[in-house]
Amino acid sequence: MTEQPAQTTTAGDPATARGEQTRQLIRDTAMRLFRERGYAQTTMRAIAQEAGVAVGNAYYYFGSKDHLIQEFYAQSQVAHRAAAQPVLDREEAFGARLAGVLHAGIDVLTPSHGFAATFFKTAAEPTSPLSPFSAESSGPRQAAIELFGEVLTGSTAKVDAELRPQLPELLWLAYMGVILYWVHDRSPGQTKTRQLIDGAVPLIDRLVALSRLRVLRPVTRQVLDLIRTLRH
Amino acid sequence: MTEQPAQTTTAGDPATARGEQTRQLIRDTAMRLFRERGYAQTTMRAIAQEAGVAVGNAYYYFGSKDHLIQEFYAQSQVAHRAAAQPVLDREEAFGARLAGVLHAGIDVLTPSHGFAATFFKTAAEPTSPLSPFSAESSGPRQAAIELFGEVLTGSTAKVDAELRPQLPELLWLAYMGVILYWVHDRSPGQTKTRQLIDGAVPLIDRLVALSRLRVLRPVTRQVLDLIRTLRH
DNA sequence: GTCGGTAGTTGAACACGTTCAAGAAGGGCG
DNA sequence: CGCCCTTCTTGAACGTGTTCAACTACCGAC
Repeated sequence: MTEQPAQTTTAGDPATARGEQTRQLIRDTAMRLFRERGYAQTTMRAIAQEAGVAVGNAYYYFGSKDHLIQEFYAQSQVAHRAAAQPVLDREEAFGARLAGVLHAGIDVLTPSHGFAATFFKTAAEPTSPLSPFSAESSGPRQAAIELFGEVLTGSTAKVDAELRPQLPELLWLAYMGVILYWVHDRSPGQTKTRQLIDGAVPLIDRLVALSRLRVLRPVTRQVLDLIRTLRH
Repeated sequence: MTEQPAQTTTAGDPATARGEQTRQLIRDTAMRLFRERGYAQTTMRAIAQEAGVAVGNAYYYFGSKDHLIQEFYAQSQVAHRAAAQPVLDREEAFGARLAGVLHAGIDVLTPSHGFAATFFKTAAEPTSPLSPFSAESSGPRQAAIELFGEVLTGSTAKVDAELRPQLPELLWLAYMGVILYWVHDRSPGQTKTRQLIDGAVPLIDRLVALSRLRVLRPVTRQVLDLIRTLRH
């Protein structure tokens, strides 16, 4: 329906499209209010009022309140990528790179803990376009998976040839698991999530290394076959 | 606030409490409409009308529309337990018992695939009392964990002594993972979920067996320490 | 410069979940 | 029977997300 008209404009830079200012204004206002009041407590009327536009105008740019969440995803993904860059430049060991990138992801999300939690409620619904597994999210998801590809590419780790192509997506999946834990993490400063990362990374590291052993080849293959079967 | 008054009644059988009939009527009507129309498409007004009561009356027994979901959980858990009984009576091998119980769980849920999916949206929200990790759900959760305890107790499997006390909860967690996959499973008849179970159970079986090996002791301990740390 | 069409904007209106003050029904006790 | 207290029931009213017919602002074409 009527969504993201800037992108359906015939040619031309979307940034200079007429409504682009309004679009950004509404988005930024929404993000601010989400942070200040939380998601549920922020009404569409409040967003519109604070942005100085009519309610219907917000719906011209964003199909629903939930669609504003996707905007949050996109922003977070970009911020994660940026925050991960120093780690990718600095570290060479697979474990250090992975831990760094995972920590960077949580770093970026930390200011939003509390209200981001409610987001993942919507994200968990399979029918929702906001699901990280959905087609609509494939853009940010691919970007995220690629980030974990870089974790691997730039590292000194030697990975089983069969495992390698699957690994970035598996690492992304592990990252989703970390986020799921983080969302439920009530420990002050989400310390437990940090412990989870620091505890799980060495295990993943060891597991990846073990995958090359001849003795474990059958298991590795069995796991990979299962994963291949389960992918859509 | 005003919830489940039958349980706050001073002594006496809740089943004979005055409003218990109405309570069940509303619950059953809601479940039927959920099945017929889906969760979002079923309005509280429709539930009330079909049950022949006022809207407010439904709220007297169930604090919110979401609370009706918890009713669905409870029913499903009981049905799962019943469906698992034959397997527990018949099978002795750990793998067969685990696979049977997991399949039984999906069997019970299958008729509700589609609308049950939207339920888990709410379940994923950490702040929601409907979260499988929440205190409010601890009853059904404990029952479910105990079911996996029986999978273990009645089996011939030899399990590492340190792992054993943690294992039922871990198996329950794996079951949650299966359900998460099932919810997103769009394959006809959710065949893929069945494949997931049949593929993952042998791996879990092997893993549990390996946990006793002296060589892997450090890893086992490392994993268990991490899990213990992460639990609340 | 005016005309026409698209992009952008408006706010009242709708359906929904939820609340609550008011009342009805039941039952124990004098 | 009359009284009181708890349990149960009612439906109008509120705030919310969302829709949509109407309107305005802009821009290229002639």
